[in-house]
Amino acid sequence: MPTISKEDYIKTIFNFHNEDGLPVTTSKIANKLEVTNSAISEMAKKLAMEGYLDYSKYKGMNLTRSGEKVAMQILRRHRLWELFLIEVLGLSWDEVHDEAEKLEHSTSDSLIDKIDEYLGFPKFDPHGSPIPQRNGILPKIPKSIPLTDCEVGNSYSIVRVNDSDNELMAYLLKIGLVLSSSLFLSDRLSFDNSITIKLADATYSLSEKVAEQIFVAEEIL
Amino acid sequence: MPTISKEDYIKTIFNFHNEDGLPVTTSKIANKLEVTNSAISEMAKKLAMEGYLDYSKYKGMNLTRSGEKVAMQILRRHRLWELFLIEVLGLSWDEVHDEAEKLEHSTSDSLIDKIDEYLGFPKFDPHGSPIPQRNGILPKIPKSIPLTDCEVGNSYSIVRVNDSDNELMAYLLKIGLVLSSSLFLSDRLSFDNSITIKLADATYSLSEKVAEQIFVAEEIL
DNA sequence: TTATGATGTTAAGCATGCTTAACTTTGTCT
DNA sequence: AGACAAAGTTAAGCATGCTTAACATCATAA
Repeated sequence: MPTISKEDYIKTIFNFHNEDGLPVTTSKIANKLEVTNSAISEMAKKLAMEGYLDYSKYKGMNLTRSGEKVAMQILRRHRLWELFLIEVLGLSWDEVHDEAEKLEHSTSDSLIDKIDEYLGFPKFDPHGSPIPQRNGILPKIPKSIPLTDCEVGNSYSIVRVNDSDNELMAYLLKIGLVLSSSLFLSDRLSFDNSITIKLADATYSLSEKVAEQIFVAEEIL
Repeated sequence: MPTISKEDYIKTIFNFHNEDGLPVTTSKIANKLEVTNSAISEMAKKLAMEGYLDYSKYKGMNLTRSGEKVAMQILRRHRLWELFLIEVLGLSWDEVHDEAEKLEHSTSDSLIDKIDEYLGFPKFDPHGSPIPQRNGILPKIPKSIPLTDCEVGNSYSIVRVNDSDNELMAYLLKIGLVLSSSLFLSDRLSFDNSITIKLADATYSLSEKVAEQIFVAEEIL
């Protein structure tokens, strides 16, 4: 059993790898976990020794099969807890991430299976991310593209939002940018790649950084 | 905020003090937490410095007001989780203790308040122990006596069971010794203070150690 | 192609929370 | 009282996971 720290490293590596398929760099993880690069280098060696990582100096990290298995367990716990907290206990979109972040390290397999059953074996969490099943398999996700890659002048519906930051979630919730809502992409500034969207008759400007977190599908008219 | 370790120390000290009102000894805690006496001595110094304990060498420990406040928080989290796991997720009497033991260290005040509300602000947990309220006040418990102090020839109803050991809980559940069931105390061996009880037409012998964990009220006939 | 800044790694050191081993205090039995 | 065992404490050392500071490698622009 990995420690809480190691679980966090493995989860973070999985998430980054999942974004672009590239080996994950030291700085990315350090930045995310709010520790120094040197902590990452050290831990990378340990995780590699324990068989969770393929790692060669200066070349970044990739999870092994064994590491991926652990990642699936953690994502399963995290995402089921998020859904449970919203559906059953009435927490809001922006509250659940931090709570799940803690609970995911304190939940036995048998408890998480009970929660899964209680929720009716859901396939997606409240942010549209797929929930790994008991067997470790990740449900197929609907085709989606980041808002940064969309064409000005088209309408899209929200399929998934990265739940990395709770302030962002609170903002998106406030303006009504939630799962399955529709938006119209009205403009993009090439200066900073910020975009302008129309959402329920209001207009908002979103930075590139924000737009990157939002995944949409083309609206079927 | 105390660490997980410190929370465990504070909780354990509270529980022992609650049993007999005496200053809690090093060995008792060491035995319960499965660490050596020296670990307890060290931690006692730290907790005293941080204001959670009154402690003078060789004399045992008592919680301060501040320590008691922390103890109430932890007990609240533990007992609400136990009830929630049984009532909502269908875990059994013997499974909940270990799960709650982990969850109690990973639950924010706001989440535990939501759980409290969901359960309708219950006063007692599944083992009959009082659940500290949001303001830190412990509900009054019904008058009860340990089975070790009962008179042979009388009938009693189960009011509370110490949930310290899950094997014990599984056994008690198996023989039907659960909250509010009735038993008849038919014998006590002065040799080892073991007792014989009648429960739903079956007869069982319980060691003194087991009897100490069971609290009853005289049956009103 | 080489200098330079960014990125990554190593080394030394620290806090936490544990261990074992040596030592101290306490309480009890005679 | 005083000796002896049980209980408690201290000291030294270890693993984990972090830090800062020094050093190594990489990537790219002149």
